[in-house]
Amino acid sequence: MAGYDPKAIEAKWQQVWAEERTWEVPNPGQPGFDASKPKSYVLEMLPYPSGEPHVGHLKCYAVGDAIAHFRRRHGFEVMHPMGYDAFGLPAENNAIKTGEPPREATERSIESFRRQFREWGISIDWSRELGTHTPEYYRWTQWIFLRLFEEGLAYRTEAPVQWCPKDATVLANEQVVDGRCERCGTEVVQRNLEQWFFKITDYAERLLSDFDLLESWPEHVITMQRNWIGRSEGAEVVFRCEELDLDFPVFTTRPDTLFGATFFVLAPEHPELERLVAGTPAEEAVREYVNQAARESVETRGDEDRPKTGVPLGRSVVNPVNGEEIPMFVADYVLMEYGTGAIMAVPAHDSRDYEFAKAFDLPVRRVIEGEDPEAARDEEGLPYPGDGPMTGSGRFDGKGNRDAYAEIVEWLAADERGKTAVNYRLRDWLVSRQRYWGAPIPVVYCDECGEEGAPAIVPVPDEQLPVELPEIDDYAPQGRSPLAAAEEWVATQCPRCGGPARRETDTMDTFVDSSWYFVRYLDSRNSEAAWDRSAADHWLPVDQYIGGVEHAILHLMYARFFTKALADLGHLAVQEPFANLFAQGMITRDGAKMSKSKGNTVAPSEYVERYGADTARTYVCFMGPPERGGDWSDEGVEGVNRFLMRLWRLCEEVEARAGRADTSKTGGDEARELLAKAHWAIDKATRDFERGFQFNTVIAAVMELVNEAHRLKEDLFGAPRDQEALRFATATAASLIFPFAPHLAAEVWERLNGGRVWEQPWPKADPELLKSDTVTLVVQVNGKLRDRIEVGAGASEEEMLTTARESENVRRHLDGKEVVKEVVVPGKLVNLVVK
RNA sequence: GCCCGGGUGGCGAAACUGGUAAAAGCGGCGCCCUUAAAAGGCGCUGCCCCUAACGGGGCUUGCGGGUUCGAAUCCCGCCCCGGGCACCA
Repeated sequence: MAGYDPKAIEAKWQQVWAEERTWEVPNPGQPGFDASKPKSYVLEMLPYPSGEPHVGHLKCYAVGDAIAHFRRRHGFEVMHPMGYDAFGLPAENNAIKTGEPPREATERSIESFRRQFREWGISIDWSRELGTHTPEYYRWTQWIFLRLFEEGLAYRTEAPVQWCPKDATVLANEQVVDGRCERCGTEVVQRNLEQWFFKITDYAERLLSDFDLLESWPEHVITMQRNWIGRSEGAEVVFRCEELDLDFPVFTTRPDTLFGATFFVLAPEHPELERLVAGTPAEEAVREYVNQAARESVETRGDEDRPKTGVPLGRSVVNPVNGEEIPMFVADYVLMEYGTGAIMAVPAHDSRDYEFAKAFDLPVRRVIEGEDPEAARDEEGLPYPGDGPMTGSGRFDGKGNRDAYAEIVEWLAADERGKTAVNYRLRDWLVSRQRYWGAPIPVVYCDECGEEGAPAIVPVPDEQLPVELPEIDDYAPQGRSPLAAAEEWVATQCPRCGGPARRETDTMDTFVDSSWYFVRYLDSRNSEAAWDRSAADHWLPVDQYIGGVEHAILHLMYARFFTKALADLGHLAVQEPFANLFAQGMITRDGAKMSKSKGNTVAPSEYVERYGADTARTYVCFMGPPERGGDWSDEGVEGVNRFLMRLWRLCEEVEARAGRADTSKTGGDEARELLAKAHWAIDKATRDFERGFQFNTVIAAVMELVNEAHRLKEDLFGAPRDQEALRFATATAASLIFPFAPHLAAEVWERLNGGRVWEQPWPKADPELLKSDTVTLVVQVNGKLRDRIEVGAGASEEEMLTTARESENVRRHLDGKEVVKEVVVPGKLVNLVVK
């Protein structure tokens, strides 16, 4: 016998799949398209190609591939494509360091990913492969940008942005972690710059409400997104600075406390600050404070325990509810990013305002009484955030604050001093990057077409796309985009007037590239359009999306936003891109997250080389429930490898002894026993697969089947009918393990049954064989286990009770006591309650 | 502080709607095969106690209560670990 040789088996089947293009599927209207077949779009998040794939990739694609195979064998036409999220910082940082063009390093990495995906035997439709860094792809990323621009969903504005001094680039708030650059760890500073934004906030409400359209997403991912959007209801109220004729709207969730406002605070980044203090005695102090606040990291500013600081502006605004003038301050506890960047301060009912009032000796005015009217009228118990009757609030006195809430807003709205408002924590998506390795933003700046010295923003016409990324020599960002150095490229013609114009030198955030790739797969060779509607309409939405939970917020939210915007523009028919989401857990090594700096990374190629892809894939699916993380263990890999070898050996033995049975023998009970085990395994594997992809127990069931076959095999080689049972059990084990170990399974199936296992329908359990003649009767006394007795499966309650009472051990525990209650669970259990 | 997960043998885990806690795997121990090793096979393996043995008893799912004939599972309170967010007006 040959022994299990994964190298040979895996090469053989990979070649078959490549030559026959087994996993390619046609679009509607293409040859071979079968409209009667239900479709299923199974998609794993596309990899970012940097270096080599790691075990996280292996897990993601092993899990996705198992699902794809399972669906195919249930009669679905499965779309299962692959691509590369190829723009991004690491390749560019590498270029800055080594001078190697990002394209070359990226292509090299893609080659490695591609080769390994093939070596893992992942069932991919390679005809649809894409890379987001190719002009054929980013041409359409630019096309989408222009559509958003036309709709006013892409806009340019000066904004205070987080600036990473090391990368010399702007960071989205989402990319700042603890006041530091998410990627390089440098402390972030504030800067004002012209930036491109996508207006995702226009979609805040729909991003919330359309959770209802999803079939199945993990609840905790939905919750995280909901918190991220951060919807809160309240009112917008206008405070007016009469001296300067300026209106300051504020957002408040507590309009009921308006009469308690005793001062007014602006964020240090507030755009009107300059005007408010210019030429006044406060100017110097305010400027100094603002500069200091800007220097301070978000981290220190965020520390709640530190004392409140601020500077009076020497100006005042009018409280619209009572006409009172209240003083203005600048203070860093007010954030420009939330609400309007200005607040009315109600020290009596907000702890932060209270602390500030104490520090600056400002009046504190109670306008809501506490539950205890005695203690609650004076300053005791302040700040008081709770409910109670209104006081010191004019016509609203005596009313419950909750009732007054709406009335006050209505009253203000009547003469346009305020209105109900909804505020979101979600901010617009900053998409421009002062970086080389990304898709160029397809606009030019033309002075001729502009007015008042400001150049016009002129979109590049569709027929001139793509705006190709030029070759450059120096990738380092020196305060401006590296693209600015490509002067010949920057200098262009205005598409509108034909005069001289300059190209935009910023590129797009890579999250833009990955916000629509799942649509491009459906028509990735189309050079006339981003996609054909019939293809998109047929395949979308993605039926099963698989990826790491670390993308729970950003990527998933951006892709949802793109889908909605493109649907509104008439380019897509669906509102949600991903009907079902599976968030897989992270693989750790020695309990810690793998990272190159810790030196605890695990390269899949090493294990594929030593044990074969089937072992590596099956192991990552067997480690534990895939949605949870797991700790990589070399011993565990060997255990799985032993199991696959046992299956292989079983196959070889069945083959070798086939036909050598004594035909005069009729066979014994073991055949039925093994068949029952096989059908049990089919049933268990199928149910666990469907119940949230519990692959660990699916594989455990197949292990049990293989063990049982080995245990019974010597008794089964004798008679032809028994041999048939053994063959069936072995082939069934192969069939069930196929989604995880496709090469071995294909080989075993072919040897035992002929043909191709992936063309077989998923096996069905025979209900007759799932039944058992006897059941184990569990006998308890006072809920404690006292005996187990085999009884006939159809035993009546009477019979169960009689049998239970006959047990010697049970009698011992009943001795001298009175049975006060008998609990009988048919076919399972008897509990005798005694006193 | 808030939000989301999680806590079960030596380890990662299993237990479908409340009904035998610990399936399958790893590790460990013992044995068989072998000149030997590897591979393979067989058996044992939660903790404590009684028994020469057969057998039997007690305890055990982070901790403390509760509901129930019966709780890993349901309810209340608490502790610990991981992840996310945080002066959000």
